[in-house]
Amino acid sequence: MADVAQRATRAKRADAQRNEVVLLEAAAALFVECGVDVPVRRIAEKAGVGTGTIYRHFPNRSDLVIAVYRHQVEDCAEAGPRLLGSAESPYAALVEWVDLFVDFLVTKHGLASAMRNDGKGYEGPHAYFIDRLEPVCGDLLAAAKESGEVLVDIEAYSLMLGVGNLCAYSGGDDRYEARILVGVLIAGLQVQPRLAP
Amino acid sequence: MADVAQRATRAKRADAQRNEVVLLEAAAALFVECGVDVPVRRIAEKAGVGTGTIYRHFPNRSDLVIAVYRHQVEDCAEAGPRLLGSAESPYAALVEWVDLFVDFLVTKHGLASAMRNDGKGYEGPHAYFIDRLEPVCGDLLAAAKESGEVLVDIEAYSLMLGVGNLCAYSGGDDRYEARILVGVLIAGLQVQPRLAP
Amino acid sequence: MADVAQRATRAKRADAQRNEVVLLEAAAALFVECGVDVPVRRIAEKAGVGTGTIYRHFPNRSDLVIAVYRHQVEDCAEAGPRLLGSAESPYAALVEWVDLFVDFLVTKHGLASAMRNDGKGYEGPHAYFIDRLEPVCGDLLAAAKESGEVLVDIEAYSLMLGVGNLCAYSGGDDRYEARILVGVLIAGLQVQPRLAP
Amino acid sequence: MADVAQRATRAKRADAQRNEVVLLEAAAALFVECGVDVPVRRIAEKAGVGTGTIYRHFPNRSDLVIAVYRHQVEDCAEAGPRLLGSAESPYAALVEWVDLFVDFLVTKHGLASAMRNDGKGYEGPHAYFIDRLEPVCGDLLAAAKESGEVLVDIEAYSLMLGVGNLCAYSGGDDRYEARILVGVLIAGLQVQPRLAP
DNA sequence: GATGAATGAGCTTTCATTCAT
DNA sequence: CATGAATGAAAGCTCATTCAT
Repeated sequence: MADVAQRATRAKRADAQRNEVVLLEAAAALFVECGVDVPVRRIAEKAGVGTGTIYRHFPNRSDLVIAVYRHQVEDCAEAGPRLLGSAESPYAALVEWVDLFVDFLVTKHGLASAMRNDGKGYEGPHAYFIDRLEPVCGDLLAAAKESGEVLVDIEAYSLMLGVGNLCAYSGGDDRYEARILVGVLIAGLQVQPRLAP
Repeated sequence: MADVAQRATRAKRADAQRNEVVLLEAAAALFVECGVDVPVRRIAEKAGVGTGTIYRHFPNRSDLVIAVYRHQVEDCAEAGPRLLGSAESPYAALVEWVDLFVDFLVTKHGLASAMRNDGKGYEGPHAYFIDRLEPVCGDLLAAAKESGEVLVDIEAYSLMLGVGNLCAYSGGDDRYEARILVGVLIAGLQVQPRLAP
Repeated sequence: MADVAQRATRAKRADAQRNEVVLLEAAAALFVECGVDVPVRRIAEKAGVGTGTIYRHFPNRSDLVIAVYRHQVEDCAEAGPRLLGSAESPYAALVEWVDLFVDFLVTKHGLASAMRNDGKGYEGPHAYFIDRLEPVCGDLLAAAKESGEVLVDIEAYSLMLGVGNLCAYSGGDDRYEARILVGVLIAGLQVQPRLAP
Repeated sequence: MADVAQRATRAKRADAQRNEVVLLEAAAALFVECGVDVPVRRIAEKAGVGTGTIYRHFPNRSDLVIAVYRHQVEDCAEAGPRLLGSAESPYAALVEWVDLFVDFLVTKHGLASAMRNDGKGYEGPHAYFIDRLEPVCGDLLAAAKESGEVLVDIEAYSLMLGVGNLCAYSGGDDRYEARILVGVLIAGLQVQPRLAP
């Protein structure tokens, strides 16, 4: 009997989880297509569910946004220490990590545009991304500074947001070469900066 | 009587132009303070006019946004050729121009965020900025490449949007060092790029 | 096998009844705490069951509301005849019965607010309370009129609703002295009414 | 020219004021018919305007509710001192005032139901009514106590809410004799109260 | 030409009710 | 039978845009 109950529970959970996945994918797709401000109703339509279902899974709009990107951010965060161990130099590790970071930002789900603080509005996603990834990037950057490969004195926070900004909205614009720009930016870290600008 | 009519017309034109200026200044100020999404009504209030007046001058919200920045863009466009003539090298001219560009983007009126295409939304400002400034930046970049100071093969379009992106939303975030990042990016142009990323 | 089935049925019935009791108690508690408009889901949570279970037992919200108070109303109905037999006069019986009635209305479960017809909405509780209690109160009132203690010509229906109204919403308001007002009202029954108002 | 401008202004104001009146009447009618919880949209429909118009005139639902009753409450408040001067005794003035009060509550616009605090919800109307009318009723009651006509020690607050409660929801129910009940209640003020209840 | 009242589609969010599990 | 996920119709409220004055 306990078994039956458990099976029932499992069945429900499986169904609900499937729905959550469908929802997250629909949201992700629409975030890429229309930006994070896309109405909840459209997400619901795309996912083929009622709006209430979204609010059952995610109490707020912003909770949904966070959830959409959480997994990818997690992967990216875990890659940092691993690369620091395996790459031939700290700077090389940084380059590889940024490359991975850009992969997430550009090719997957338009994460980049969610990294910014929209003025007074969504503190949520921004805060989450930063909290999770800043230490990771900070460790890589510190190591590369210590090894003398990076000459510029810049905060991990700025670097990450910079990369994020460079990748923002690159989806629909074929003439904009986000990846090359990031390459140039990271290359610039090796150059002694001028005093002025 | 024709004279009187003309005088009236002239008077009105003067009045209307004054109104347009007031409006643009109010809008500019609010764009900085609250972002481009600030309600039309608040702009009208700040300008001391009715909302209808705004729509008489600018058929759309986006037309207003364009108009707000048009003047600044013009200044920036005119600076390009001048700097190419006066600076000690093409790359130096490029650096100075970008510095000026960043001045507009960052310190003045939050132009940066208006440079992007918001998905299906505002094509307007984006198109205008690019049309006007891409040739200017392109000339500077070509000269610097020819002089051998710039080793990276990058389009002016990408570079401009890159700088614009780096400066985006830098208003409310004290930890984000837009200007340093731009410096790093421009410095990176001098470095032979790696093949891979 | 029939025996087993019966036992199962019995067991389930016992279970279902237990569930119904739990539900009614949870609902009663929440009605007091938050008013009759408390969401069904919260009642379900408080009772530790699913919302579906509530709808199995009570097809409608209003059916639940009725059920919650049915028992108390029954007690109150049974007290009428008893008091008429035991009190020293019909008016004294009426006073005691109203006192008991107020007990239910005020101190127990906020019954009062369920006694009114909410416009087009809940006919349910209202109808039930009236059907059950009006005859009881009517008998007491008639007896007190006959004994000459009550001089006002008023219907039991009005008197009951009047008392109910005086007790309505008295829960959250410390300055509102429902019981005193009821005392004044019942005292007023003994006074020869003016013609006019 | 100033005259023209003024005339234009006046015209607008006249129009807007007319609309406000239409709105208030529609709201009043619906409050009576369906209670104060009637949706804003339905009020807008009844008034033949868009919902936005309501929010232009009244920033909140509760502001509308207050506005609907403000005028009537004002009339009622002003009647208090006048009656105290003209009636033959303080108690007679109280009776007349309560009669007037009931007129407003019952015959006009279902004010009564707006006098209660709906639990956590609308503090607004309740507070306004009380603030305005409690002193008025308090003066009448105090005078009647002093003249020895009223023997019950009751607060004006309770008395007003009691009368309000007795009149609540009396609209749709022909069997409920609110006015008689109020008469009984006020008569009861003259009777020495029993100790117990 | 200027005004700002009016409009109404659209937003996020809640909740009674249904129904697959 | 119990469950609670799903539903979707409202709800209050905002704001770009129109239009009578």
